[in-house]
Amino acid sequence: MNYQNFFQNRPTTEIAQDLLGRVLTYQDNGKLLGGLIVETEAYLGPKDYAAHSYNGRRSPANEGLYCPGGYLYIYAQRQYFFFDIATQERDNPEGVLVRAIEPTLGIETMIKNRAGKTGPLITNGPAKMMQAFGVTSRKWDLHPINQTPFSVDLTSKRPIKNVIAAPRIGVRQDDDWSKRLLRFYVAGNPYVSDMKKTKLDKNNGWELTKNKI
DNA sequence: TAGTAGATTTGCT
DNA sequence: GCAAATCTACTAA
Repeated sequence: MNYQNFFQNRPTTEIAQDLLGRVLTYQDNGKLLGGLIVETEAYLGPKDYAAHSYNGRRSPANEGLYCPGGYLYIYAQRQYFFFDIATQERDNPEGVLVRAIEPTLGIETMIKNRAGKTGPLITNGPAKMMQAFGVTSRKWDLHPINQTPFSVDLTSKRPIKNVIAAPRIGVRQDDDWSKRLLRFYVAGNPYVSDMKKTKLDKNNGWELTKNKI
């Protein structure tokens, strides 16, 4: 399995769900930062009203979506950044947004990058995750992921008890597309954005297994 | 816990 | 100029 196979030849919604429970890492000056992906969103090209590529919109700002599967699409909004991975073949502008991870590597460094914030506040949102990694530019936009400090473990995956499909967050809520269930997350995991304390799962939503990743 | 307001950058119209 | 795939702080109950 390589990145191109993983991010092509199947529906983007399936890819988004398959990313849950995998490890996303970022190499920063010899330190390895990262964690388990717990929340993703799918954006489905020209017909998706909430996608940047809606109606075939194309510009230097969203060129990343038009790249082949496995390329990065880094988007800046206000002072924040988003981390997307393009899916499908070139010129088919679909992609997956990684919204949240459960930190497992380099936690101390990520806390520093987040100005001392701890627990779920480190990475329970797209911009927070990028801050925790220390990413403050679009430097890796349009690059294949294997040529960047980012990497996703495609060989193993932590079993999840329940995956929830829900409407996407932060998009206009005035049309049918905004209500479609294109956001996927690990049920009960505290690092999922906007997760309620009362709905937390004892084991963070992971299947109980002998071998921890 | 839910709801609201303000911050502040990028790129398109 | 304006809107945007957000975050934080503050308020009330």
